[in-house]
Amino acid sequence: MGRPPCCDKVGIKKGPWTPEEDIILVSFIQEHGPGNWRSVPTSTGLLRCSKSCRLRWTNYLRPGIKRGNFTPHEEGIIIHLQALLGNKWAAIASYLPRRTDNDIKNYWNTHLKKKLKKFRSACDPLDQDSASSQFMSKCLNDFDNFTTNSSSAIRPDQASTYASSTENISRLLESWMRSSPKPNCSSFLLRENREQENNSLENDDQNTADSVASNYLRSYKEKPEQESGGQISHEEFESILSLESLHNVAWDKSCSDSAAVTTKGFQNSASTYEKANTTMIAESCPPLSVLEKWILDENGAGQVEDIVELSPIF
DNA sequence: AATCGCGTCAACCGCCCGCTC
DNA sequence: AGAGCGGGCGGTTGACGCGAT
Repeated sequence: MGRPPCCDKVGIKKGPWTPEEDIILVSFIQEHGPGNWRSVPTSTGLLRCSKSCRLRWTNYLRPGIKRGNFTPHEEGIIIHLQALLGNKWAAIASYLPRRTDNDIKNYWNTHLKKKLKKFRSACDPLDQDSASSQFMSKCLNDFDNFTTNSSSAIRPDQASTYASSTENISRLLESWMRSSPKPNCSSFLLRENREQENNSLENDDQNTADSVASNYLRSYKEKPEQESGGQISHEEFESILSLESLHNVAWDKSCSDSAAVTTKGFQNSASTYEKANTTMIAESCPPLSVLEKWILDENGAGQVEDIVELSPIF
């Protein structure tokens, strides 16, 4: 038996939110801050359940949210992480700070799943050289082009008139938050993180996908899981992501011994990664509240996408 | 012009987890 | 220790819009 509903359903309004309701909710959050959702309906008089209020805020009204028009860069990150983490949309969203888990989930279900399927079926399953890194690199290049050139991007005219009014509310909130005290150290911490990531990426950039894979496998063999205490470094994580991308595209096609080794290596790494998942996400992605503040930081504004650097394959 | 089919996405539902008492 | 509660998450639904017929 599941837990009872979060609220008495009698007299609770459902369905799309009106601009008036949004304004009430935003005004309340301006005054009290997000949280304590249980008290929101009673305090505001909104005929909505607390969950509905929280969802509306986190998915639509929260300042800094980017909607629609996923870039190939973002698509790459989503495909990358979905293959690695599965349908952990919240975890994936933590790598795309301006996107909500709901948005990513929807985009995956309506666009990327199909696109990936189409791409995979376009790969020749009879190619005997399919397990070679050359083939995998080709696949990745092809997919990159495929993604970039695909005509399935969201049409700008799909934005509803109400969406723009939501945007206006967000802008109002941004102004409000700009007048709030600036974070004292978040920008520094984030830039330090970025610098570390860039260093690791610069190294990887000098390698082909092939040597990244073989280097990782070598280091993986040299450092068994028990020695590392089940934890993996940031560099290893980057390598896993690289390997995983190779794996993701060519998984069904791997038939040689080398591919089997690569595959096994990845599976072991992925299971190690799974253990360290929470830590890694926490390390590379600061808490959302910090990100939000950083987004609204004058110096940080407009650089949000740079927070998450993509692995060299993308 | 009317109808149908499909794609999109906002919102809901039910379960889970962690915190508090 | 365990019950209750709030919040978070992933899966699903259904309204809506648009193009095809």
